[in-house]
Amino acid sequence: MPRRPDPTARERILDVAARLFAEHGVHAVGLQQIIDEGGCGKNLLYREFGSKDDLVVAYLERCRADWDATIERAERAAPGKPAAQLVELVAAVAEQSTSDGFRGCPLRNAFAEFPDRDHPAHQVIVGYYADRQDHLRELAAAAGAADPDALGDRIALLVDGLNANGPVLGRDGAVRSALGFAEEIVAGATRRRRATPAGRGR
Amino acid sequence: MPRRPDPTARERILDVAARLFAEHGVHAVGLQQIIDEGGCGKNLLYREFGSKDDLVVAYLERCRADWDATIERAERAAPGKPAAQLVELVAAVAEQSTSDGFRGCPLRNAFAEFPDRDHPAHQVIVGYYADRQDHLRELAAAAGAADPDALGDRIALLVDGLNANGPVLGRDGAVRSALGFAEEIVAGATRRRRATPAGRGR
DNA sequence: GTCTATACTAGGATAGAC
DNA sequence: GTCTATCCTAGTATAGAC
Repeated sequence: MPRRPDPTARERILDVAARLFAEHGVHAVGLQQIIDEGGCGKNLLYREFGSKDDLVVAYLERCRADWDATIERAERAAPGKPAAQLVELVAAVAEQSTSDGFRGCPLRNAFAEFPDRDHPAHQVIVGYYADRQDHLRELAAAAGAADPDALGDRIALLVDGLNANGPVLGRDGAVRSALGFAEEIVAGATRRRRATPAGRGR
Repeated sequence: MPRRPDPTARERILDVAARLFAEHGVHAVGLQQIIDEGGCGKNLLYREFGSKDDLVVAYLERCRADWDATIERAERAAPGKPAAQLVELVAAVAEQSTSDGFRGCPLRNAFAEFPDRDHPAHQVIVGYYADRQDHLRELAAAAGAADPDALGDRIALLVDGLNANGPVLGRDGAVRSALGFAEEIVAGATRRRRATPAGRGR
């Protein structure tokens, strides 16, 4: 009797792979290890992903989706208030950056492992950073910043700094001052230019 | 006739290893590759370093020394002016972060490859970050900052953010606003509390 | 004695055949 | 799932040039 294909197989494999990649790094994890821990056969893995590179790309795109979810949470936390959303984003990254077992932005960590510009993983990572930068600048513009690009860039520096510093030094590191820092930056950049409500400022 | 030992062997090997590690990542570079490119035998490499881990530690300590050199350049650029030195440090990192072939702080990149807390490479990296944080806070105190720890932390976030963002997005990324950002932060944190000269502000 | 170069072991990697 | 092919790794030991 033929066994039915398991529609959750791909997600299940990706769950295991993502956990291992995030914990140990991509190069350090072999496909055999993923197979051993995930209880799926080699055949199935290669049918779903074709190659390790494909699996890595799928992993990175999932990490990218995690950031999208963070953005949505910030929107729900401060609907219609882009300035507050920027602060929310920094707060979320600050919280995550020192959480147990977190080792930094998985995409930036993978960037360190895939320096080749032609590698698909590398391209996914650069695309993510470019999109994230664009979004932060747009959010800064919506917040009524005098110089939206500059505010977006500053928030990006904070986010990237937290992801780098938090996992290394923990809560006694640079993360301590991050939230107040973000509030100051946003307030300073949007002063006398209150957000959207009425078309006041300017 | 006995051949004289080459006192430069260790440095020569480390030169090659450092270049390859920085370019491709540590795990991605095999000892054979170092031997092939450096023109040294396997015997000599193992006599000088004992193991790949030892070589990696030596590489990381060299990177650490690079930061010390950056600090010294900042001191020479603005002797006796710790506030200006903080800005100099950010400027130096901003410049390096988008320079050709630079892939980010080698220590933070290696951190992504050595998550095991017991690994000697991991410990060197954490030690470096802790010392760097201490130094920045001390420099902020010498600059007369109202809250020296907060200023040191903010500069650290900038430096780490630049090292993460610069290599990915280049000069059109978050690096654009970094120098002005650093100047604002330092000025804001030391306002009405001018540096050492007279023992004025409290 | 000091070095380079090569052979070798034991293990793990990706990939694919069956 | 197993089994094979091919390759690469760290590390050791040996051979021979200088």
